[in-house]
Amino acid sequence: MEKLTMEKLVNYCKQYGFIFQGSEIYGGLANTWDYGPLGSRLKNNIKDSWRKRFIQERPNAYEVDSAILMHPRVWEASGHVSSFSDPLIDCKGCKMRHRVDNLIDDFDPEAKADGMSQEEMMAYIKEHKVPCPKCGKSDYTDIRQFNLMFETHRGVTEDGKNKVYLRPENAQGEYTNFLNVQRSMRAKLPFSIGQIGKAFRNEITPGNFTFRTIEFEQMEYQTFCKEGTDSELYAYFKEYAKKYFMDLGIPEEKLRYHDHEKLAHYAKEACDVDYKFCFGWGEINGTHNRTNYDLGRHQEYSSTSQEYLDPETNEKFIPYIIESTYGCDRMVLAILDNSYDEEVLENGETREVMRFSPYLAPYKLAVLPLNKKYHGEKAKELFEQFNKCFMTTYDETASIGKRYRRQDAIGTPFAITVDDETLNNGTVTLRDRDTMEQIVLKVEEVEAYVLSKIKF
RNA sequence: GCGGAUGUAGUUUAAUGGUAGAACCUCAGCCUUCCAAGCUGACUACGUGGGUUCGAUUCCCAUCAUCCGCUCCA
Repeated sequence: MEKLTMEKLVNYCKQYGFIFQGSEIYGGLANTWDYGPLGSRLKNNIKDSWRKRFIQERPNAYEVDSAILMHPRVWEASGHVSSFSDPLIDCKGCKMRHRVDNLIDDFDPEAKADGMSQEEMMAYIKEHKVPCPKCGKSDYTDIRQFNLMFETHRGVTEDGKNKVYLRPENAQGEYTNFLNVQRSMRAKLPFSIGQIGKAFRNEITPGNFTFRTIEFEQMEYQTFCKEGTDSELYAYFKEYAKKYFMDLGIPEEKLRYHDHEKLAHYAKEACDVDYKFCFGWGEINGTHNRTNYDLGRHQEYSSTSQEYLDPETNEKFIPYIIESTYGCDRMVLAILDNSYDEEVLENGETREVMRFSPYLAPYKLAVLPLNKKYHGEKAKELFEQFNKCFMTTYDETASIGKRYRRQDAIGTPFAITVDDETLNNGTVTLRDRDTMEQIVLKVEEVEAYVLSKIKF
């Protein structure tokens, strides 16, 4: 196959109903994308796989679904209000935009711009005539704060008092419910709280289709543990992330670890798993050792104890947290990227094939009447029957070969053809997308056959 | 946000200062029936808003969006 390009993938997604441009009929809204019928199925299957691996199969794991809007103090405690905003400045000479703190630090690493207020930074720049790295002039606009959190207002008046933020990460919803979950589930350390949900970041930078968007869905997993067991758990989740991706059909050579050199304000250890997209390596999972920073801060800001009482030692302490976050939209993109295939046939024609693992495929089975006039009625009957077990689709237009190709293109792993044999002795021909083999099965065997192939 | 490029059906494209032609796709009918057959039809487009002009898809401006590069990425 020719190298996959992003343009090709975007077109593919649009053509077959996986992903559309957001607000398309109004000319689009930058960096928003809508999932179509097949994209929603794929995304939900990915979420289900995560739920199965992380909530269902793991011991002491609980899912929550917390509110997107949280008390504004949450974001002060988390550090997002102060550190999630960038002070920006523009060079009047060359129009280059800079982060003021970086500008000062690059000029003099001893200056410690991190500790400066906005006024101090501006004064420093004027005093030392810090030059623009691009054009060398020192003529800047005023500093403007750019906060990556989306703001909105509750109540009728739009004043500062009523300001609330759309959450920039889900984690705080898990942290603030730590004791609620612990108590109601009678949980003992170590235990985990997972959540699937949307987060919002007011990013300026456009990015590679759905890879970087202003609204995105995260699948987060927070494991609460005792200090001292944290590094072992961190290593475990780092490894587990890669295994999970491989279970979904991503080959190991398209995955790599990327340890963070610059750590976030809360992290002791941090590592990404990157997937090799057609545009280059990109993060699809991040595992962080967040220590007891978050719960400690919430205890401080809320004046509510966040301590855990160890029933064996009667010790009270604030637990450590190991976070392993999966970008749901990025995983969808990675799966699409990884699954896209074009096959050149003997006659020179190409067959577009989406090689989803059967578990992830939007449709598991297609029911195709060989001739709609003679076999359509029976085929529709079987379609309704199988649709009760798993996502099934039905197609009666055009030739049988063309219908196979259509199913290939959307990644349906199995298709059964209803023909005279079905009417006479109850057998159907089942065709496999990947091997292109055809096997004859009795109608009553089809369900078990497909179910055995779509296990995860 | 800066610089560059682009914008005609779902996709690929043609032509034009007098409102657009095709192929593939899709749908319907006929015929056929196990890997994109054929025939006959049908549907669908000048990103948006201004300006110039008798008239703009075409020229100009703005805007929106996409792509590439820069910057950014707690």
